[in-house]
Amino acid sequence: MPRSFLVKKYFAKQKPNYSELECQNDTSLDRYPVAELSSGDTSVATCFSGGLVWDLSVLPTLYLPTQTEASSTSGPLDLSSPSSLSRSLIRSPSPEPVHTYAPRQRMKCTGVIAHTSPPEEEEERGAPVTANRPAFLCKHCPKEYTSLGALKMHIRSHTLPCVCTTCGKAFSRPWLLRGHIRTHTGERPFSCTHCNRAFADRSNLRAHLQTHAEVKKYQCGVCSRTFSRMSLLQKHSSSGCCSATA
DNA sequence: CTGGGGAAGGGGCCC
DNA sequence: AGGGCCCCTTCCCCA
Repeated sequence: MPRSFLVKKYFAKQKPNYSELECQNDTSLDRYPVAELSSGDTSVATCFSGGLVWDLSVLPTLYLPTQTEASSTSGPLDLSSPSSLSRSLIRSPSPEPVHTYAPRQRMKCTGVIAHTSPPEEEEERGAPVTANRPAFLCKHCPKEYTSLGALKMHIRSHTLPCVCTTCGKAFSRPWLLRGHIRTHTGERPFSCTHCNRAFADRSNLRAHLQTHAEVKKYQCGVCSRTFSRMSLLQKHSSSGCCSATA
């Protein structure tokens, strides 16, 4: 579903501008210099994600530096270096990067009441958030947040206040609902410049663009085969060629 | 079985 | 503080 259907001023942000995917041709595909990585790290399945190197060997568990990473963790972040890129994948400031790769849970329950606790209580409970920050706990799931806003955002995933008037399906956020509505209207504002195929979701377009790339951004570290999606690489890694990994 | 598309969820950042 | 938007990721289904 289009999470970015409200296309507006992406150019005003400093984030990666994926609107280029829609207005440029091959340039967007040049962002994934997988070949540079192909033979470097043969012990793990690695892949690029928009300039980041993903080490699939750690996906199911904890993030641990690979050999090449461990040897360079003290230096400044060099975006041209695969090992540094790999480090850069830890984009979350969370002290528990394990959550970065935890399978997402689709929570489908209702009637949740937000529950927060003062810092003192968290310390008594040994809350793993941080020593100096309060934890805002969701009463109906084990999640906890360091800000009330984040908790409220999360609570919406329980209450699902945004309801589709067409089919009655409920969503946590308005833009999720709007994206869902597109499944009813058939609107597809994101077009592929290579094949004119259109998508309702920018992320899906982005994934689609990978299918046009000669060298896809998710690469097996063992056989150097590349995949358009991480899920495909994971399948590949877990069943077949890369049995030695992950 | 594999690759790809559709749909959806969530956290983070910015306004 | 809340909403909007972005990106990433995952699951499901189909060719």
